[in-house]
Amino acid sequence: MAKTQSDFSEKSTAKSSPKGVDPRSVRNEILLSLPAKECATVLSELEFLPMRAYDLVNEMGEAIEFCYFMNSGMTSILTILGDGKGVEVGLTGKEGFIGLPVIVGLKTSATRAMVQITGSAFRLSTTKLLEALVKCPQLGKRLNRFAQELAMQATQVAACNRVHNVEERLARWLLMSQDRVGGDLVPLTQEFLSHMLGTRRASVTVAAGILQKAGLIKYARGSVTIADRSKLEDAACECYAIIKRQSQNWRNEAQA
Amino acid sequence: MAKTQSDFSEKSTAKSSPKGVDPRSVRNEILLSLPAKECATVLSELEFLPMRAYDLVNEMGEAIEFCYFMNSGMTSILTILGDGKGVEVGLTGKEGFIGLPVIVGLKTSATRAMVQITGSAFRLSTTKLLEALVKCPQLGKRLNRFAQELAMQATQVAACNRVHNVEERLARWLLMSQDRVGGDLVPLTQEFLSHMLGTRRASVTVAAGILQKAGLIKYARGSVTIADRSKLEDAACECYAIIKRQSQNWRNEAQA
DNA sequence: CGGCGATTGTACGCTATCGTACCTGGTCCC
DNA sequence: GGGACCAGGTACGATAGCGTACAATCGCCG
Repeated sequence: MAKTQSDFSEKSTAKSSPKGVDPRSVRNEILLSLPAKECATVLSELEFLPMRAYDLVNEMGEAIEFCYFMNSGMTSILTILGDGKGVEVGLTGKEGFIGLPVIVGLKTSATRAMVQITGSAFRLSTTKLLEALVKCPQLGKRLNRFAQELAMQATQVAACNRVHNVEERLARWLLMSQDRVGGDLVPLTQEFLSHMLGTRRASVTVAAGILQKAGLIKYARGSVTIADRSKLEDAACECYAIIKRQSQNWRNEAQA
Repeated sequence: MAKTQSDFSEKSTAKSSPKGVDPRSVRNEILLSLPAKECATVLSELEFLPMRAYDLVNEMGEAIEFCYFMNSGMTSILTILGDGKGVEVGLTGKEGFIGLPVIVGLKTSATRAMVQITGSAFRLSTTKLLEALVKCPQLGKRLNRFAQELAMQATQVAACNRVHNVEERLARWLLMSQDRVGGDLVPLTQEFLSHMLGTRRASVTVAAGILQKAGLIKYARGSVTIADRSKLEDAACECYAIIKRQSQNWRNEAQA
């Protein structure tokens, strides 16, 4: 039973260093993949920022002021419907970036982005990002590539939401979270999970109960522990494997 | 009751002109939005191609050989699940492009693209497109922007699939189709519609029956006629309006 | 004109999920 | 130690959609 946010050595850098970032504290995979020169350019503009669970990063339909390179923790991408209900359509950890529309010259976010699991990010203003993009062609490419990866996730989730039941979707969600959190403990209440899955809290309770009885997970007030990962993969719908495989394929195919 | 594919003057150009395209036949909005010089570069490599309903353009997980600028008609983007069932996650007409992953250096398609309504497109090989992108920065920007628009559609559909009923989704789908087809007649069987909505054919029949009794549409073997568009908008879920509004906003925001 | 395939209409029992409500058992704080 | 509160468990009737099957209708082709 590992700790949740296992690695917080980054905290040593600063609480919220004003500008410029120690390269050693960077875990974000987009930043890490950049050529040294571009990376340096971007890092000099970044600002370290803790991200606490339930923080609202972007709101659907509103202007994007800051862009975030996730460094740890996890953020959900949600669509909000008229009655205020949100449905999760994607989620991202340190492989990701929040604020995609701005990289193609758009100003408003089409989704809500909300921190699910406490962690941290590096952020910069939209203006600064646009300036940096002029100087950093590779950064543009990586960001657009990530946009496609997130879109792929959303398309798979769209189908999944249509045809798979709560239990399968819950299992998928837990696996995707674990991949991003890096421990075997996911600190979320069932109430919150129900919003992610777009279902009732009671349905989550039942589904979680089944998974728990089968020994795949353990539920304790406000957190799930994954007890048997491989069986959980069997219990999840195919969507988990499809998303993971396509991500992997794309990572191999990616050229320059 | 207008004809379906109302405008086929493009057919006059050629059946499948070998290379190079008469600018007057271009209806694709991405091509039309390009600066004259870039546009000329791209046009010289394009090949006109009729797109017949049920043509498979890309297959999920397979390599993308050709990229398509849609010129008329309509193409669906689908995710295919293990049992072979497809669920539509987006659709595009002359505003769109098929083959997005290649523009960021990826080779395989994460979705199936299938022609829904007969029309035409301009295509070029992946290699040629990548060459053109080097010379045409604006083209890259427009394509990435379209990628975000399609992703936005998919995220909204993901939520919609989770919470809205067949009748609402059917109405939404018909409206989105009409926007792209440009007549008031959508030539599709209920069987096919059921695949788009990820539901049973029988459910479509019932939902269509309700809409028909209310005078919003008329169903005849293999085609729907939209009889009362504004009432149909009331019958559709909010997702139609949300997608349309966000598209519109982004179109206004788009800078250079 | 008659038959046949394709398309649409309808029915039946079944299941997952819904909305809602109420109860139990931790945990925290005074 | 005793509320207050929050997270989780459970229950109940209602309902939308499922899988399946079969009947009705249309259009086309021989």
